[in-house]
Amino acid sequence: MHLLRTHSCGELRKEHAGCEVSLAGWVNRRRDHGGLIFIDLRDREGIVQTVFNPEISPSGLKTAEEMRNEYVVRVTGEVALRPAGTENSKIPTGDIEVIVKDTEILNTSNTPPFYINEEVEVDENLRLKYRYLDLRRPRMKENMLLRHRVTKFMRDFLDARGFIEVETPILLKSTPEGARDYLVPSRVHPGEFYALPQSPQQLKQLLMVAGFEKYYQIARCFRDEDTRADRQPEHTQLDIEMSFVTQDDILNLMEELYTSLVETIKPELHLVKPFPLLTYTEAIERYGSDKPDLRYDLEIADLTDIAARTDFAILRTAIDNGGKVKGITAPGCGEYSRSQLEELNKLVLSAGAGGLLTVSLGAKGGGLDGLTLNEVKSVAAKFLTLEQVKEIAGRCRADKGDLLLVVAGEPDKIYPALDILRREMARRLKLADPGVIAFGFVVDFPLLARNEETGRWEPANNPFTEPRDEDIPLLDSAPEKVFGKNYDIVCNGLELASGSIRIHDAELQRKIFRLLGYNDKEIDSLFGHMLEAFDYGAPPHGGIAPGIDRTVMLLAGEETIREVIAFPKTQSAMDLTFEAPSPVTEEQLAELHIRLQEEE
RNA sequence: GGCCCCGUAGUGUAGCGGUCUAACAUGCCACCCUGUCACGGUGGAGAUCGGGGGUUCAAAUCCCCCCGGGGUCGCCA
Repeated sequence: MHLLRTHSCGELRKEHAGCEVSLAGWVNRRRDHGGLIFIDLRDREGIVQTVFNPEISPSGLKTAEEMRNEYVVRVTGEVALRPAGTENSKIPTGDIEVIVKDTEILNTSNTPPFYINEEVEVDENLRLKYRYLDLRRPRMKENMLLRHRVTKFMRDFLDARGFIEVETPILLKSTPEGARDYLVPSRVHPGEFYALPQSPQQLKQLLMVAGFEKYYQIARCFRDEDTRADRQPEHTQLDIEMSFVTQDDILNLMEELYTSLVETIKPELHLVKPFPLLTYTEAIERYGSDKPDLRYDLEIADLTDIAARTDFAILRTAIDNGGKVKGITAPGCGEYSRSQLEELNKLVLSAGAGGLLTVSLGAKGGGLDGLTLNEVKSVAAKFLTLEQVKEIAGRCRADKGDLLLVVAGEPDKIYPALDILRREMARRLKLADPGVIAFGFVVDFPLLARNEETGRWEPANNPFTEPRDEDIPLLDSAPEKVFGKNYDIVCNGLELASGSIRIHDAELQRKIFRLLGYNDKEIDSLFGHMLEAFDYGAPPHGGIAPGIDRTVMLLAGEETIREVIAFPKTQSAMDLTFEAPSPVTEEQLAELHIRLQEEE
């Protein structure tokens, strides 16, 4: 099978000493001592030192003189223990070397545009243009191997529990979902388009109607929206759907999956078990976010009642207008400078809140009891009694030397600001331990949200989510009070997975669609296939879909999912290796019945 | 679309009004070198400082516009 090689470079160890081997790989580095040349030969499994000695092979040395970095070469020789004192403990193959008897350059290489054999930050554009070289670098290679192990683990895990993998179409139908669709024009049907799936949501539900009971798929999902560090035009999710399950069944399955995944693949990461479970309302009230980073506390304290008793007009006005007063503690930041405080204020303003009230609790030491009003630095200071300051500090679990960050106003405005403050302070104070991976469940989301612009109800998660049984009567009277049977997995401040128990009753589903503003004709043309399917014995079912890219990113300790995707796109949705997207020929357009419009 | 950050030899950085004829490291090329492993030594090539305009006696450096990239808000059911 392997005509060019008998072993991989990285697998050779002491036990191979004396073996005659053939290796093939890339020149990682050449060390030319004149009469003696060392070539570090690299393949996917690792690096091994090969030695070219004129006393063994004069022609081999001559060939080695021609070799340069990234040349592809084959060597044949004998594995030998390195001379005493020349072992290299830094590499796994460092006890041995290969004494080359015969060699051959299989292919030359241009000098790479960036270092492949060193870990240096390189401009990402350049890396993406030459992604095939970037992927040779150890970090990227490890990320791709990790990704493989993760998906392999997931497949094995689900297979062992009776799930079957089913492939679903990439060319399908545009339906009014949350995101913009990627459209593919039809040649056969002039003027009609396929849409790439934003997720296999409807398909997996139809597979439940089909009776597969437990389905999964490593599924590619497409959304034509702006990218982020954790968002790409196409991403991969572990798409899961099960029949005859409750929310707890799915959450338990996920906890087991992620716990065993981390313990098997990244045992060095500290995992918090069991996963904490928060309701959506709790998550917002405690962390200001429905995807809180649970690696640190910095919880939000409600100060509304205390603030209402003060003489500080700004806070009292906010409360009189139906607002709340909330704060978090920045530990040890009591001596922040005016400009540092102003930076935080700008963050709060950018988040849409009215402004930030800071209360500095002096210098460290002495405890709250020793605090004097003189030490308290705040524009609110003269409106507060010492007792009130202490009460506020106590509520925020703050100590002397800390900084209180207080925001007042409508909940919609202040929670995003508190969320930003919380994450910013955690970043500054390095509160998020990179050795910790903190999962959590968030449950009981509102089913619907009012779109401010259109005034229409929109699904907070997706239109197929089943309302909580007890809330169904509210659908007619008070839709905003209806909670859904949906749940997220959060991890280190990311939304890692989202799922729900689905509606399996055609009438209830039709009711939801009507509530979302569709008339019956629209419902039938857009979702008729789903409603009809539900009338043929749809089992109760539910599912979830964890993001694979985000999972691997977290396990790899990377900051963006681009680092764990082989060929990712830039922020402007381009593939720099292929320079896609690109224009097509007039003939191609004509075949698709498409005429381009001049941009103004 | 808004806000913020970045753009200097192949790569990574320094320089932030004049001493810049742009520095350093590495890579590259040539020569020397038989135990290195980020080998070492000597020499050399390599940048109109993202593009355009302006201010100034003088611009990599200050200002404006544009381009490219990234982060974030909007957006992402």
